Amino acid sequence: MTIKDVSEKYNVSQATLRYYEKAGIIPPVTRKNGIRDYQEKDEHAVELVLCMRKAGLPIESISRYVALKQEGEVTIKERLSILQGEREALIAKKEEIEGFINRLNHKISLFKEKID
Amino acid sequence: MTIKDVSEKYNVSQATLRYYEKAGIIPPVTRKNGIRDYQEKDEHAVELVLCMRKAGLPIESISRYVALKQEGEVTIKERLSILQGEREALIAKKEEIEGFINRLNHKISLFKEKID
DNA sequence: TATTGAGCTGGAGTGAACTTTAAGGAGTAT
DNA sequence: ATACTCCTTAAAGTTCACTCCAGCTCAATA
Repeated sequence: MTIKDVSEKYNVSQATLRYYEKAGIIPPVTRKNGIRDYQEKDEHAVELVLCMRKAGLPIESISRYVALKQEGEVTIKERLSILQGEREALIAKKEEIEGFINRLNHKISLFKEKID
Repeated sequence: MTIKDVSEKYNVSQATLRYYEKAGIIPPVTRKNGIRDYQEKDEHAVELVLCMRKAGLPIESISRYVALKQEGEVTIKERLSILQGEREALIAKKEEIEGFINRLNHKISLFKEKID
């Protein structure tokens, strides 16, 4: 798969894909004659990173995690605690969003009353 | 209430409070001799904006909404549709976060197996 | 063979949301 | 008086996450 294909499949710019690789949040992509040729594992890495970014994780955290992963089994405990930390943060974030959704629902129903 | 009090109460810098006011995402704060003296309504506006920001709404959207509000009752329908749009966006965001939390839970349990 | 098109790199530029700095004014404690 | 702490502003600086650009290689096509 070329960078163009991946870009279209996941709806992300080619520049961003290169940037992610440079930033080390996806491991170096397989190449043929210097040109990126995304294998299944590369594609999977892209998909995971996009999911993480959409959830709001900063590049820096993802990069630290990917670096540890590259170091192998020795880093499993450290990675586990990172994942647990991220989970906590995400749960808090989710709760904030839920709080605001409720607030919005309340506001919206007040507005609707006014309009009738 | 001085800017310092508000800053400490809501754990946000004084600079940020001034910036929010300048950006128009909180209406002009009541002043005494040119110095901000937050009334209940001002404090409430701050609290709402912080909640919106934590939920990830951009300054620009909040500012458009606050501007409409200043214009009064005429803009109610427009504001309602903004709120509804924001709610949709937040629900989508919440789902993305939930998706990633599930993925994390799965990963975490796999890690724990490995460590045992 | 010339040119078109897709890919490559390093580096500069952008927009959002602060954050810091500089320069000053007012009120109070020593 | 003067030092301290608080407040004010405009403007410059910072960080993050891209985004764009110049200048290059390489392969296919008119």
